[in-house]
Amino acid sequence: MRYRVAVTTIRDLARLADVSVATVSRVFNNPEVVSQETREHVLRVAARVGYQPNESARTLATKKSYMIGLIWDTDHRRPGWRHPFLQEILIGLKTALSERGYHLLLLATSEREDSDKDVYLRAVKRHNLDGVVFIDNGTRDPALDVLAASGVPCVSLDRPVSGPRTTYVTSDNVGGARSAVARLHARGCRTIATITGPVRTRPGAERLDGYRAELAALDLPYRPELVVEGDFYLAGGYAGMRRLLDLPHRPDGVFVAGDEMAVGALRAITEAGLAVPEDVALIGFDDIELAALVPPGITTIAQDKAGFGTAAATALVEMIDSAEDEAPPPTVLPTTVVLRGTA
Amino acid sequence: MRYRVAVTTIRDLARLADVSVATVSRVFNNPEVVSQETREHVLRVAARVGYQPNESARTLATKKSYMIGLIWDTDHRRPGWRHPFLQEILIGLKTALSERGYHLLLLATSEREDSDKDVYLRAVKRHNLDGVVFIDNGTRDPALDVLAASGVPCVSLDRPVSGPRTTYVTSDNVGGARSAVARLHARGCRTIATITGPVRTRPGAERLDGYRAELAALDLPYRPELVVEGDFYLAGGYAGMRRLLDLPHRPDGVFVAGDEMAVGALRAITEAGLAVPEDVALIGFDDIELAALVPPGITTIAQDKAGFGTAAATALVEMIDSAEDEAPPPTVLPTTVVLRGTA
DNA sequence: CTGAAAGCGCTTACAG
DNA sequence: CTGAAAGCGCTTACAG
Repeated sequence: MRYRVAVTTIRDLARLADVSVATVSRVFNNPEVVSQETREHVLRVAARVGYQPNESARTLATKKSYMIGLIWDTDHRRPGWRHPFLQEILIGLKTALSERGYHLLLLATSEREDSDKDVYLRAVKRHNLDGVVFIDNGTRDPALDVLAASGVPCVSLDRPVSGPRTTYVTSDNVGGARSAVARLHARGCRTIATITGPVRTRPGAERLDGYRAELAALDLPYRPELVVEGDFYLAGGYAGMRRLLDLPHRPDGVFVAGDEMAVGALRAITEAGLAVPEDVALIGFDDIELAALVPPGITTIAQDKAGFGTAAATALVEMIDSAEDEAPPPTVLPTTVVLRGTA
Repeated sequence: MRYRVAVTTIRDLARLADVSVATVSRVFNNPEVVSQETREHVLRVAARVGYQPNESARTLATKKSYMIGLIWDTDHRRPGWRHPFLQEILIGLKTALSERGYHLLLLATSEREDSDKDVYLRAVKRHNLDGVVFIDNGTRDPALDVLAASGVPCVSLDRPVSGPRTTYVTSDNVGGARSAVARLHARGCRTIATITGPVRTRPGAERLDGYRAELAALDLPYRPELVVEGDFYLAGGYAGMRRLLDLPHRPDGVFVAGDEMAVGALRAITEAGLAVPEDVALIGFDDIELAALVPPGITTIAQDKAGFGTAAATALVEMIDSAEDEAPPPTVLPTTVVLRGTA
């Protein structure tokens, strides 16, 4: 006993209610199978003594823990990595999962070696996790593929993975990027540049695709010098914008593939003595809190942040509850354009 | 069997290694008690078959789960509540806890009723949690007091709680506020105002205390009209600053008790056509990411964000490992002043 | 509708 | 140093 709280076991409760432990168990797991009278009686006694089934014992017996592992690699290979809206995702996940009776276990896997191909799978087995959600950190992690291949229900955020019971949720990056370019064009921009995310990341690559697609749709030429690769951070946006401003024929509109980079880009423009949006219009991506706070407000493509959590929870529970080895199709969340001061 | 992964039990391993299950168990929990030869042999076989002890069974047998509950009430009574640096705290906690062998379980307690005085305690019992960390959300939650009183090891962030095995970690809010006022004074400000946090919150009240203390130390009069209460959000900072600017004798320096409010205050000053820091100097609190990003950069009192996680983990594990009913003293993290453009 | 019993995968006195 | 056995708190066929 580690704390002073009296802990009532199913055996205690059975004795107090004068029934067998099997009956008590049924009252909680299969209520329809026990007579109304005994059921109510047991429930009453249970409430009086504050009975709580021990989840470890339950998990041991059923192989189901009602716990979902959250893989969110905070310091492996990329110490400074920050998710643009982790808090929103966590809230969405936690809420949606708890409505379905699941808890979230933050898997601490920081001190592992690179060669360790099944850290995650091991953790899943050890803790009898029912499923896993994986938050992409932009690095290729072989341990994730091992997990996905294992048949453990698994949903990934912003990073396609394949496996018998694996799916992912992502924003409509292509569509979002297209509407950004379209908006820039509609307000008169004719030389539209982009500062991309790292193109090895999925969102980075897709937003660039969208940029090109919309250019084509608008009959605007694609000019490689108008495309500079950023890093999703402020510094990359700043540096990227500097390069664009140095061009002999500078752009009058820029689609910046992330809001934090957009803040950097904005700063570069201002420092160059140019006006936003008059000289250069700017549209970001994400709609992080910061976007609304930086004057004059960054026009941006908003992602459905809470939607990530809800969609992930739904897909996960669907796979967990299904006997089949089949995964729901990827969820693609729509984006919306939020007009503010920069475009 | 919920997934296709072969799961080796201690029994399987014992058979394969040709020893008893007791010996296998000892190899993992009490290695020094088994002969080197058998130990190495068992370890070798274990590695070959990828043996993983089942944590649920282990918890059932030992009453120790190596899981810490995280109480972070996201939507109870205050839907829009956001922590200024939750992500940093989570990273710090997760890292420090994992070094000590613990995992973090996000307790989902959203759909409870107000009258439910022991949601947390129940969750702790159900899941055999070894301890709990509680992130303050500014509301008084009776369920927390019940938990603290129960004897479950418990550390609270930024909110004093008392109980046999309870402590808390907080920043030196008084000291931080004092150094802010001192800095303002040092750069020449003589009419120093403050925009406080909600004074019913601990950090709000303490930072106001610090403001008053430093005023007194500097022999500056305390003038109630120079104190306006904010809400820790941008809007409160903006509104508070508007009121201060309307004063017949407006302040030349303002200590704003949170960075997000400081951004709002900065905006109000700019809109009024005044210059920062020339007309009004500004110092915030927290050092959130935003503070560095908003031109000209907000001078602020930085909190040791990672320190919260580390200190909480240390205190928690200390209480868990101790047989006594005694809690380590509260941790008060030092603050540092970060000079940027506003003061 | 209900109970007795086996089993989930571990740990830990108790003997030897 | 090692093994046989009881026990942790549940669930779930199997009988009745």
